[in-house]
Amino acid sequence: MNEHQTRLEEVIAKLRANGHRLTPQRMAVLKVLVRDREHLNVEQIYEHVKADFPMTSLATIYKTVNVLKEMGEVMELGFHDDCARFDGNPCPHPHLICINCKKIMDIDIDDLDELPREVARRKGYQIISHRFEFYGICPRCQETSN
Amino acid sequence: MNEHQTRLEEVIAKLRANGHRLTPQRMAVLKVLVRDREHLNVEQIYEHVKADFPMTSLATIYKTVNVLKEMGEVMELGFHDDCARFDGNPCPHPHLICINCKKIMDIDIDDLDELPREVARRKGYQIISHRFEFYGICPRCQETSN
DNA sequence: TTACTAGAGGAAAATGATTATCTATTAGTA
DNA sequence: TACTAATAGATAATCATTTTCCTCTAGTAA
Ligand SMILES: [Mn+2]
Ligand SMILES: [Mn+2]
Ligand SMILES: [Zn+2]
Ligand SMILES: [Zn+2]
Repeated sequence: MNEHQTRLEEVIAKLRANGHRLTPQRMAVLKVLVRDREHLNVEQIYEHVKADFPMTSLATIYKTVNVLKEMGEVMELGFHDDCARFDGNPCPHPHLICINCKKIMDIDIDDLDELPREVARRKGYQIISHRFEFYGICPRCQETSN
Repeated sequence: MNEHQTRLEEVIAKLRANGHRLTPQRMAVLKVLVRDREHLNVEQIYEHVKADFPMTSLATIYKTVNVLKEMGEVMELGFHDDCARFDGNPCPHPHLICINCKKIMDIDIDDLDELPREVARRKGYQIISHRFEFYGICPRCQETSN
């Protein structure tokens, strides 16, 4: 469960190194995003943080998430038909998304790491990152629709 | 240049079959999206259409693009850090995106069609579609930044 | 411990892309 | 040619996100 405790501490250290502060609200955001590795939108993060700090403002979540994004410690996911989701793992990795319940999960797929290099070579682009996303209906939602 | 003329006519037929009308403004949108296969945002489509029909309203472009999207004849691209882009080819296919000039181009990559089936089998998901997108800096933008 | 100060929080207004509304117009059909 | 439902255009509304502005506090150093 505290599988990503180490990275949590790294991000905290980097925050301080960049002249930022570790407030209780920020700590709560970091816990849910970086340590627990959920793929949540701002509203959902807000609910988590409010459980501990009821006075929290939604703007604070937005500001915190943007600070983390600018530091490259969090990545933004999701498309235009839904609001933005955030991932505490900023390294590009494939996702599996249920279009019904909107759940986003990580998946492992071998042999994808070579693709960016291959594209860079063929097209002359300097590849910075990539996205591989699969959209479908999860097993639970398939049952429900019967 | 009129490589996709046939599909343009198919989309027109489908529009009519669904009880929609082919207006001059819609025809202009179809030409730039379906026939010319550009990856444009609403504002850019608007500029194209206004060249022929100066009184066109931006809302008309949004409505047309949404009709086409609901019919499954156009797909929406792009992420939260930019406004939506539209692709006249609704079949999932990989894209190469310059994060500097925002140009989006189609690329051919073999052996990607099996991936969705593989994921479906392993995870029990019913896969509907997918996205493969590579982000980088195009050759032209690499030169400019020297 | 205390004091200092730049960074952060909270509340609310502003923004910007997208959607909805409301008539007047018109494409498609008989 | 006439009819009618769909569409265009103009504009208001919506909604996620950003900005503003002022107060508060985390981190630091005396
Ligand atoms: Mn992830
Ligand atoms: Mn394309
Ligand atoms: Zn589901
Ligand atoms: Zn470029």
